[in-house]
Amino acid sequence: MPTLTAAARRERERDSYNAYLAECPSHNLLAQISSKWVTLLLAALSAGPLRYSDLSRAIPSVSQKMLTQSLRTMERDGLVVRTVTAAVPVRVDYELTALGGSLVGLMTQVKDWAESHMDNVYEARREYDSRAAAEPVATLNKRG
Amino acid sequence: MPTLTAAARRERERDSYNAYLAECPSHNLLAQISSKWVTLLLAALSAGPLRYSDLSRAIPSVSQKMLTQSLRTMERDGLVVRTVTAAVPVRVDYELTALGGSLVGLMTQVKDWAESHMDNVYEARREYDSRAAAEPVATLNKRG
DNA sequence: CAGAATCCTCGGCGATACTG
DNA sequence: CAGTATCGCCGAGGATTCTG
Repeated sequence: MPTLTAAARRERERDSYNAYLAECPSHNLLAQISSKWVTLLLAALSAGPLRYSDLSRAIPSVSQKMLTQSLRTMERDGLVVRTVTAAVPVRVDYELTALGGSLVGLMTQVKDWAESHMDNVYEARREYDSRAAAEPVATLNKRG
Repeated sequence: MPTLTAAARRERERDSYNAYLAECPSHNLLAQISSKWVTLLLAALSAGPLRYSDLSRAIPSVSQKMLTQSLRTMERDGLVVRTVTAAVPVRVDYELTALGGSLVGLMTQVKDWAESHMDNVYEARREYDSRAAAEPVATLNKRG
């Protein structure tokens, strides 16, 4: 028996690593903004302010729960502003802040990258899949 | 009762929307690359090729399962190449492809954005939280 | 209209054990 | 060393219902 099992070592190392992650703001924030709904909402709002129901209609696949939840965190992070107009039916508008606007620009770049490299990815996948299908069971036994 | 309940409408609209999402390559790919482990692996491999055990040590928090799983999808998507050297203990190296390299560049930009805007986000959060704490229970009853 | 609250499901992910 | 296979937890998120 070694001084430390692999699992034990990983466990101990993870402790310090988690501490690092908790401290690491960029990684934290990155996880937030890479959320599916945040991405879609950012895109939807890039054209201009929208009401709650507008957003719901613009992104039909989102549930009320996730719509509200996502908008709340985005508001909390200063990506959108929420404006309540006290009318007979209450009216709430959501609008990108300058901060949100700058993020949209970046997300657009990522989107562009994805679009311009989709062919490569799909080609790679087809190739990978066909190779995997043609391969015998015991891969490691093959000699090149 | 209207011709369609809100839920029913959403359900129908989601059908067409899901079809759109399934067709939408960039969104699909975006979800992939925004994975926590993919991000970390991309960063780890940006410095150069690494072995499986190297990666495991570089990212202690990742389990074998997720490490293997993430590397497989990245390989399938053409982001990394997997090189098996048939030695006495088998040796496997992972290396970024040109495609993976270009993605690293973009992720770095996102990371930079996150870092340079963390102050704004944190400030927004503090403000939001303090406002929320100071707020009375029935928000909507307040008259401006 | 714009949510809040509740219940429940599904799958991502970690832990563990085994293999060539 | 570099995985594969299996089990089980937990939390993200959908469906539903209620409110100001």
